[in-house]
Order: sequence, then structure tokens, then C-alpha cells
Amino acid sequence: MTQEYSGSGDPAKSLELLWRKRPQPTRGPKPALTVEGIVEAALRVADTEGITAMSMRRVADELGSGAMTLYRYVPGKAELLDVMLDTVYGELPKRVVPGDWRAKLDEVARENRELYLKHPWMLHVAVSRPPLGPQVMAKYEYELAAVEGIGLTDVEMDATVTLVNGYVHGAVRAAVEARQVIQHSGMTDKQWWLAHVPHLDRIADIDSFPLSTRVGTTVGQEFDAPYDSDHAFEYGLGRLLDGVAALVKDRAEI
Amino acid sequence: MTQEYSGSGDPAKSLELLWRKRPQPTRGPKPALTVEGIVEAALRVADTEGITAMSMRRVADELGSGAMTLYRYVPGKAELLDVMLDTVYGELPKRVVPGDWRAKLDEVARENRELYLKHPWMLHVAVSRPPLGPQVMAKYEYELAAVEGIGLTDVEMDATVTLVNGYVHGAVRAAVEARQVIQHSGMTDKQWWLAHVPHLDRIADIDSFPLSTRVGTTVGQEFDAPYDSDHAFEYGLGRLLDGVAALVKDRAEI
DNA sequence: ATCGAACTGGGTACAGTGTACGAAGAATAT
DNA sequence: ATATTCTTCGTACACTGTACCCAGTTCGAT
Repeated sequence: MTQEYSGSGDPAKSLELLWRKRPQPTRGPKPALTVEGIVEAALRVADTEGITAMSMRRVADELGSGAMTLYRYVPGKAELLDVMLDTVYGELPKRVVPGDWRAKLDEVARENRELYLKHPWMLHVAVSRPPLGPQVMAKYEYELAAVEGIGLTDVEMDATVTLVNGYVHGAVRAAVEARQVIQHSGMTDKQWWLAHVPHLDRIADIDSFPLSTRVGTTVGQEFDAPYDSDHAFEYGLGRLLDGVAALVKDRAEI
Repeated sequence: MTQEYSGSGDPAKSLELLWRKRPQPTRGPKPALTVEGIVEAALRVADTEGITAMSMRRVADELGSGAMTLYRYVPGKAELLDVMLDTVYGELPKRVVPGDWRAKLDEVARENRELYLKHPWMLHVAVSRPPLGPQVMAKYEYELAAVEGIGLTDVEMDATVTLVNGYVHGAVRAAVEARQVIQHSGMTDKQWWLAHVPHLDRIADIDSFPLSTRVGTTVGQEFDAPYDSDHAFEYGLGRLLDGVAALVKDRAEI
């Protein structure tokens, strides 16, 4: 399995770590490492080798120290992931684009998509309770600003940015999975499909699935792959924003 | 990490396993187990103890046999997960509801949601290339039927059911994470929030985040939790189907 | 009836994982 | 000079998937 859990330890410790407000001691030897250095090394490993490779030992190796040394700087792996997340959220450009709410929400979606594509390991970190670090807070503030003052209630504003974020997460997850499975298996989708079809013809009764056969064939021809991620992203985002537009129009009319 | 990868071994072996077309040998001792029994045991473990607990040793224990014995019946853990997936897809009622495409797509979304809630481990199995078993095929056929004959192209039909499935996956994943994190941490969202706010006030400069503060407070009061999953699901599904409706209307007019 | 081939069950081993514990040494306050 | 505090990090534990191998069982052919 590949689901990491975001930190759930002592809130005070976690927040002090995220905001770099940890009291530094006067006595004892000077620390050889820094939280920043550890996070940097962890990001390097996660970005290039994936989240499964990012073990405490691997990060320690990267820094030339022992695995247990890291525990002097972060309470555990979950909290390290929290800081990693908050750090990469700082990479979001948070551009304020001209235009209405739709242009802004569109920008939010695309910026998040870029970030996920750059750091695919983010997709596998559960953030039901987000790490309340400075970058996470700035991100939420920026995203709410996109839908502020267009007639939605506070609850609808929150639901809308949550919806967009959830959509992007899902869409990119599918796209990244597709990309990774190609590397993992050494086969493109088309090759995979061609390797399965003859066996499926032999084993299954494909006459029972007329729609699947017709649509699957068309989609395969059209996109040279069963799943085209760019197309899927654009289509889904378009539908989603259309749906939000309907609500906004509704609120404006009443 | 908690991402299991769906099988990527020999297509012939995988398909024969999924469709139960494996040639049974005549010589040698009669097998003590069956694929069905192993899948049943694995589902029992995954449903009750989660996907992380579902190890080959744990499943073997459940059956009173050695871990390596399972490898006589399934090529590996990935393929076992494939069969588990195909099996639970068989639980989908696949009701043909009266009404237009929207009623049918709505039903598709709700059936999938129920299934995910019943088997949350499904959310952590990567299915970029779905196991082409009988139940997966039947599911795809049923879902395409919901949007057949309403003026969409084959490609749009596929994109639409993919979009709905992706949406439900994301929405339920968020809801299940929220549920699990309560059990995992022993705190409700409100308790978690109340444990963090005083520290956040002390450490962060909350004046920099006026929208977050206002909206966060309102949402907290309204739903007694930062994240209400039922509300989010209904809101998102509504927006999504509105968006599809706009496309359907467009196609009808041209 | 005998015997080899084919098959099954499952023990052991390997290279990993997060992290609790504790030993050994270094820097500072007194 | 010494006590206190803080550092690094080796060892150990309970896990993981599964490769490899051996012993035992059953059947087909002779």
C-alpha cells in the first residue's frame, strides 16, 4: 500500500515545526542538520524516486547521517511529510489573473495540476486534516479569494474550492497512475490493450458487451490510448465550472 | 505508503484467473484451497481490518495455511487484488432506473459511492488499467448505457462515465479519510480543530488570512465539522451533472 | 504393482519498513 | 572541574512480499 498518513501527534509540536518556531536549546553540541536540509533531502528523494523510496533511512543516507538522527529534528515520518507538503505548496505561483471568478478558478485548478505533476507523491499523502502551516494557509486564502464576492455563501465558497481541489486531485491521480504504469510495466496503453484483447476474445464472451466494445474501440482509435489525460482534464474541468456557473447564475437571479 | 498496484504480470494468466478458466491439473494432490475461498478470506480481512492489514500471511492465517500456499492459486498479491476488485464490483445492483440520462448517471454515482463506503480499501488500489474481469466489464457496459442515445459521441460517453467515476472516487476518498482519521486519532474534527486553534493563534499571524478565518468559522458552525462529506458529495454531484447537462443541451441544439 | 512425473503445502531466508531504547560523547552553566 | 543537557546513531523488534527449495501426495503409464 502507498497511503501515507499526515501527522496526528502533538498539535503544539507540529505547528511549531511547521512555522519554524521551535525553541532552540543553548546547551549541548551544535546540531549537524537543519529541518530545512532534511526536508530538502526528503523532497529530492520523493520527487526522483517516488514516495515508496522515501524512507527515513534513505533520507538519512542522502544526508550522510544515521536514520535515528532525523528523529532529533522531526517527531516522526508523518510530521516530516507535513512539512514537505507545506513546503511544496509554497511553489504555487498564486497568480491573480484578470477576469471573473471562472478565470480565477480555472487558474487555481491549473496551478494545482502543475504542482501535482511536479510532485506526484503528494497524491498519496492523505490530507483530510491539512497541516496548518504558512503555505497551506496562504493557499486556502488565495483560493477563497477566487470565489469571494460573487454571491455565494461562505459554505458554498468552501464547498466550491474543495470541489475544484478534489477534482484536480482525482484527475491528476488518474493521469499520473497512467504515466507510472507505463514505466512500471514497460508497455504503453496500446501495447497493453493489444496484449490483452486476443486473450479476452478467447476467454470472454464479448458479444455480451456491445457498448463497451464499440466505445472502447472508438476511444482507442481517437486517442491512441484508452485514456487521454489532457482531454479528460479539460473536459471534466469544463463541466465542473459549467456546474458552478449555474449555481452562481441562480444566486444572482434570486 | 498505501498504494497497491493492480496486477501487471502475464495477461493470459491474469485473465484466466479473473474468468476462472484456469486449466485444472489431473495429477498431484487435490488442492486444499480454492481461489474463491482465498478471495473471500482476503475480502474479510480487507473489509474489517483495512488494506494495510491484508498481507499474504494474514490471509493465509485466516485460512489456516502457510503464506506460500497462496502462491499456488494466485500469481502474487497484485493479482489477488485484481480478483478482489472484480468480485466486489459484482455487488453493484446496476439498477435500471426510469427517467432520463441524468437519473441514470445519478444512480451510477450513488451505487459506486455505496460500494466504496462498504469496501474502503478499494480507494487505495490503483486501477489505471482495470482488471478485465467479468464484473468490471459488466460495470462499464451498465455505465455506458446510462449515456447512450442522448447525442454524445462515443468519446464523450467514455469521458462522461470516467468523469463521474473519478468524481465519486475522489469524494468518497475524502469522506473515508475523514472517517478514518477520527478513529485513528481518537478525535473528532471539532476536537482536532479546538486543539489546534489556540496554538495557531499563538504561533501564526491570523490577520494575514481574513477570508480563511471568516469562512472557516462559518463552515465550522454550520456543519459542526470542517468537512461535511454528505453535503460535499451532493453539492459536487449536482454541479457535475449540471455541467454534463449543458453539454447534452449543446449537442441537441446543433 | 511399480515408478517417475506432476503437483501441493509450506519452512526458511532476504532485503526492506518505522521507530523505541539506550549507550557514548560533546558542549555549556555553574 | 563537574553536572546537566543535548547530540549522534547502533541495535533490536515486529512487520512486509516472495524466491527458493524440499518433503509428501496423487495419477498415468508401464
